[in-house]
Amino acid sequence: MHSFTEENYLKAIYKLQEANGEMVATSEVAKILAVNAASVTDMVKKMAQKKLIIYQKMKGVKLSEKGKQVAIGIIRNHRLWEVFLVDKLGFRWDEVHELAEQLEHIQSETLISKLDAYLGHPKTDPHGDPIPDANGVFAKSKSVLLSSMDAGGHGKFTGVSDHTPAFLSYLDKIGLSLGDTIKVMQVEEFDKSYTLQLKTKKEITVSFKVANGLLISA
Amino acid sequence: MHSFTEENYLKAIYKLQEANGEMVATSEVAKILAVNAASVTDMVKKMAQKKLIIYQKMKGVKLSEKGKQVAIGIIRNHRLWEVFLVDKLGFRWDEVHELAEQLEHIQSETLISKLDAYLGHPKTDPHGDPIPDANGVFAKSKSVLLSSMDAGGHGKFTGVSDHTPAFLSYLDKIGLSLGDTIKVMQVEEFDKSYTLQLKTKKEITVSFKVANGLLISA
DNA sequence: TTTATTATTTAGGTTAGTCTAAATATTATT
DNA sequence: AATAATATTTAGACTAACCTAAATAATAAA
Ligand SMILES: [Mn+2]
Ligand SMILES: [Mn+2]
Ligand SMILES: [Mn+2]
Ligand SMILES: [Mn+2]
Repeated sequence: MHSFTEENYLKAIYKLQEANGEMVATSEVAKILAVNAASVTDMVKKMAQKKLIIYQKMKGVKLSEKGKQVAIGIIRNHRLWEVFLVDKLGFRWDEVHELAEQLEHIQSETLISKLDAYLGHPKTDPHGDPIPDANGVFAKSKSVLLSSMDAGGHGKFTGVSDHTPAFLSYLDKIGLSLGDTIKVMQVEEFDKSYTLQLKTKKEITVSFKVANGLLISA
Repeated sequence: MHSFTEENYLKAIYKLQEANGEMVATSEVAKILAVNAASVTDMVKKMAQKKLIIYQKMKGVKLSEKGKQVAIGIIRNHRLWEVFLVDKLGFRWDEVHELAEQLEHIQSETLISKLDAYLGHPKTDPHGDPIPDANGVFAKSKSVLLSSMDAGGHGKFTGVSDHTPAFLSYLDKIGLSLGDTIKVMQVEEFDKSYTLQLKTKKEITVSFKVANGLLISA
């Protein structure tokens, strides 16, 4: 149907427009896909002709409704495969992203629907990111960055805003896992480091950089 | 590492040279891959430069040792994914080939090794075809076509030589499954049809065309 | 052994996706 | 408002993988 390249453009534009609003600059897309800005201009013109995106010269691009649905489909594939890799094959959460980048492009409605059922219709992937349903609908979740919380606040660690393997394996190392209940004991004035109490009563202190990568839900 | 296209060329050449011996004609490759013979000549020249195959103008091609290992690797991937699709996701054996054609190109040693372990290190795929081990070694099996057997012969149905969905689903329809024990009761002189007795004592008659698609082991 | 048929290669061309360098437009600075 | 800096697009080229048509080689038939 669509080439891997087209799908990757759609995904990149989707992520940018979710994060930074409406129109996305071609240079932003270029940065994500690690290609030259001139290549993006070229490519988006072709994709605009296919009605996958709307392109306005010198203003940027945004997804058409069709393009958006395709993008969400790829994200659904990606996250379901990540669940498979972690839950069934025993990969760690910091190892699965690159593999899912390949698997997300496998074309088959029935495969994805059977995989979804096999995994027990998971609502989130191994990083806490929501998995859209077959109709492209996300279950909205309202979480906040730990770095925005004050002493006394509490909640459950349900996602990360930093998806780098380095960050994820660091969380493993300090024994912080998705689903853990945490309470903010202290926010250090000096360096904005956070001291947390886990359900096990154990206390850990994390830097601001870490606090800024953790998503907490009520 | 190698493009999907290169991998498909290697697989096609591998299969042809297994079936028809040493040198493979470019036109044979063209037929399998559904491309023009001129395109094959073009492509094999490039692949010869990469030392994946040996090409002799006007004589044909054969795989280099390196090319052979790559080809066997793809076949291993293909068959393991087929097992996954049937055993874990519940696909029928006549539905999985095209999907495996996509999945076989996913690049990751660890993925395949984990998948292999997850599936219990299967020795054969859903069609009875042997799965090479991680070193590219096939477990040799010596089976014969039912169509070469005489009345009184017996054995176990362990594979198919015809992999078409039409044939496979026909076998489902007449209730013949991989692993079934069969005994040749009669070979009809007139049309070479075979009457078989199954372990359940039930007798079925199959045409020569069907007998020619079934592999029987002692 | 010529001649016809068939297989294979060469030549020239196309499309997708990329690049670099140059041109143009936008935004920021003086 | 003029100039400098930055972003974006255009122009021209490249590679991978394909195609068609023409040329050549191998094989089969007369
Ligand atoms: Mn991911
Ligand atoms: Mn994820
Ligand atoms: Mn197959
Ligand atoms: Mn098979």
